[in-house]
Amino acid sequence: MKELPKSYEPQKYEDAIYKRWEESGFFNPDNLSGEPFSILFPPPNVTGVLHLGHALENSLMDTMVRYQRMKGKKALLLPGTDHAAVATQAKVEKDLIKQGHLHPREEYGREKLLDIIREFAESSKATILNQIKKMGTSCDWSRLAYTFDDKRSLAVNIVFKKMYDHGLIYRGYRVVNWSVKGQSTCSDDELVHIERDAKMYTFKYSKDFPLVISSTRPETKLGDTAVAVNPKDERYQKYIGQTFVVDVGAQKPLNIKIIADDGVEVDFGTGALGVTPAHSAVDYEMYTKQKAQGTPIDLIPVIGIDGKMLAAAGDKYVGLTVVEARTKFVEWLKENDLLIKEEDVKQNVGTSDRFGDVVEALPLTQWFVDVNKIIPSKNKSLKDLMKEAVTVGHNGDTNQKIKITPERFEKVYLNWIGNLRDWCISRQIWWGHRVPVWYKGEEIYCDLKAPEGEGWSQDEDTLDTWFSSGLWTFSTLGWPDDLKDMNAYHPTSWMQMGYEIIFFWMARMILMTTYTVDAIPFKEVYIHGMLRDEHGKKFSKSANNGIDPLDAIKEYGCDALRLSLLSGISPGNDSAFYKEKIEGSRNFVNKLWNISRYVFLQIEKADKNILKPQVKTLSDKWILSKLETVKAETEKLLDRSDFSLAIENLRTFTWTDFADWYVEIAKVEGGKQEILNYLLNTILKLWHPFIPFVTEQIWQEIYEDEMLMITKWPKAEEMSDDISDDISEFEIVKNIVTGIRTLRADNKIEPAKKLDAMISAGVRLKLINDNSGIIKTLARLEVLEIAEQAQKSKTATSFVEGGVEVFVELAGAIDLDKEKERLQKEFELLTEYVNGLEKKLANEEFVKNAPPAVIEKERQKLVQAAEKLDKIESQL
RNA sequence: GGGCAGCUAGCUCAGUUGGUUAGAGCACCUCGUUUACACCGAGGGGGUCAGAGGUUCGAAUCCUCUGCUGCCCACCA
Repeated sequence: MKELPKSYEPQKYEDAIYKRWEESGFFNPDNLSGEPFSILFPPPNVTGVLHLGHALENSLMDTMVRYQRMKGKKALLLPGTDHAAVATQAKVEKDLIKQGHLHPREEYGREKLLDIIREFAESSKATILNQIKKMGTSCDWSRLAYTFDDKRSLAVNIVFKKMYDHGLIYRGYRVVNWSVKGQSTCSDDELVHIERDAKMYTFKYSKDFPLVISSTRPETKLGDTAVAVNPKDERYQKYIGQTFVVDVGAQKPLNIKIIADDGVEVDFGTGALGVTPAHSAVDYEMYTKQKAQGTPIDLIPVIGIDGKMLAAAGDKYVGLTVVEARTKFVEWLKENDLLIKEEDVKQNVGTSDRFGDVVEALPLTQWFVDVNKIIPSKNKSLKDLMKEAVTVGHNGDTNQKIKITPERFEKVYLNWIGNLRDWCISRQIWWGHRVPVWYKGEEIYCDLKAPEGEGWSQDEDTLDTWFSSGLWTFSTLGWPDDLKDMNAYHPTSWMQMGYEIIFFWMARMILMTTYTVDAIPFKEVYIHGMLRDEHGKKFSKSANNGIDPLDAIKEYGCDALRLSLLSGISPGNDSAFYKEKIEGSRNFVNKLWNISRYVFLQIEKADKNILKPQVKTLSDKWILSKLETVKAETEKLLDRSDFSLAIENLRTFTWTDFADWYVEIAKVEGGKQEILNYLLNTILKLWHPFIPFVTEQIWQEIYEDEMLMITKWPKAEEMSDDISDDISEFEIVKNIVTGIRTLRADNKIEPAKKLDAMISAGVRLKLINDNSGIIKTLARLEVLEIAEQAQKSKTATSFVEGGVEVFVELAGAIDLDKEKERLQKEFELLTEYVNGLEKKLANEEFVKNAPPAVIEKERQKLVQAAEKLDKIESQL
């Protein structure tokens, strides 16, 4: 066969291989047969280029889908991108501002700005799709989707209308999170809480007001309409229900009603809470409660959407920013001797994750998804649907239960649902799906298209980007028009995502999918952690520690990148990524290449269909049984999404067992063409899902027109008992050889003693096996030469008797007798324990008097211990 | 305030229902290399598994407490 170059240069092959895969048509499952298997791409935002986190996701998904494809499934990996409403608009506006267009929205107007954003998004999208190809990702490009294309927009409108008709989407005036900088609402989940220093002011509204309150936002007190106390608080009970009129400088004197609320803590501060219904979500809830009880309180907005004080705040404050107003109000408190205390405190405030400013709570008319309302005909709320999908299964069907890996995120998710409030879905930005609602005077019309007739105008707002992402698993599979893909691939088989979007995305997909198509969106979800640098820091622009995956691919190759990303990780936990790691992977890829290079040199004509190679020697038996084990383990681990451990096992097999031991022995024993061929075929297949390029390249170097990507996954076979005896014999040989090598390298040992020990080791080898070629091998490797020398010298006289002991003592590694002794000891101890337990369980008194649970437990212990005992016995 | 995770070799991390002498990669030391591979080979050093109790024949693994580190949630005004 032809000779391979000395080292693997990925840059020479990768693009051509990808092209060949793509042109083969096998990325498209329509060209495959078997059971369907599907993975949906978490669509990357079209806000920029892909980073290492995306590279990790690509590696995870592609490894899984290639594995399933080789297992003979119709494997679909469906790619897509996300228009990422607010993120994209914020990014484009930021760039425009940098270029000197300080007020992009005013300068360009809606249509023109949308054009600019669209242009950016399209070019970004093209970059991203190209990067996905560079990662070797085997996705079906014919099914490419975008959250903002026509098909997805149609799905959005249909779902909106359905929810609207069911009363699950409603328009209401409520306190929402408002980003002044972004001039838009944001949902509770889009808030990033940061801790900052603040001052807590303790004061009275007026001299004769009976209660003292505290606040870090005194300027909002210009809109207070109540003071809440705990109904059990004896100090204040007498005031509950009374109303006091105070003048704090607002436009009108305030009517402050003393109300009772269980949420107020008696021991916190003064135990009295100034209630500002217009500028606090909590206070707003009290306001609605009071209203429902028929004891309404006022609601006075004093802060506007521009972040400045409104007229209602009073002449002194109108037009000031909140910070200016705060200073002024505190001055006023001081002047009037109302300020009692001023102290420094740490405070958590919510900031907009996209615009970065501290979010104001404001009452506005917005669109909401009601998560508690009972859905007509289902007798359940959206919250209930979200819960049951991961607990009892959708509609109580355990086949429709989502498995989350690692499990702990299930609790996190359920806890989140517990705290969930109605989801504000309308945004005042322009880049996104327009709310499909039209108005004409008092009339409201919701449908897929504008109503007939004059005078209708569409709602100006757009939808939260997660509304459309929530539909992703089914909107990409032809819903609602063409259900062919839906029927085959939904619920999708496997999904992966970072833990940071569990609430944003996983939760919304579960909500939308169970509600709309009456099924779970995916059967399994694998949660991965975040990548960090070698110091545990996040990769970020500001820290300037970023690694561009494309650079890494250029330098080390895609396979090395993929392998390093999937090694040493565990689900849900962050992992460090650094140069040495990818270098190690690159070295492995090259090792695999060189193993192949060696095999190439050995075999004349390769055969890809060897099923059972002829076994001649102990070493053959050993390596083949190791291979069976690693086959079985790889399959088991991949089925469990344990990529890391699968790689570790495969690596040990390939490098240590195959290359370092077997190949070295094969060089001496000779005649191994068939086995080497078979071993190479098999490990190429096993490695292919992880490192597709190098394996495919080697495969095609051997078998030319064949494509590794669609070969059958090797199936593990059961090992018989007598083989396992041979295996342990070979392990002993290995240990002895290692012992000899260790001895040789040890210069502190007296030469005569060393010689004795090494010769005795040689004798031991002879005792173990004499007809398999092993001795010849090992002799060539280490011993024979020395043994010959020793026999010539006088020191060899006592080697048989004394040498064994010396060797054992010095090499330490392979004392079978000692090992037996240790096992014997453990066996005895366990036997005693088991006997004790049996006696106890046979004792009538004990059985009569002990609680059944205790007896059961003892029984279980007995079973366990007995099992262990059997195991030891078989080893003895 | 509530919850979750992590603390295992110099570094980054595995360790799946408790069970042989706790592992890997990288780094380090010694030796080797005209041999498939220096992106290499052989050997070696290095860990009382954060600490303290407890359960058990047996604990890195289970329980309790403590200490750091990080994350998430939350209406402490």
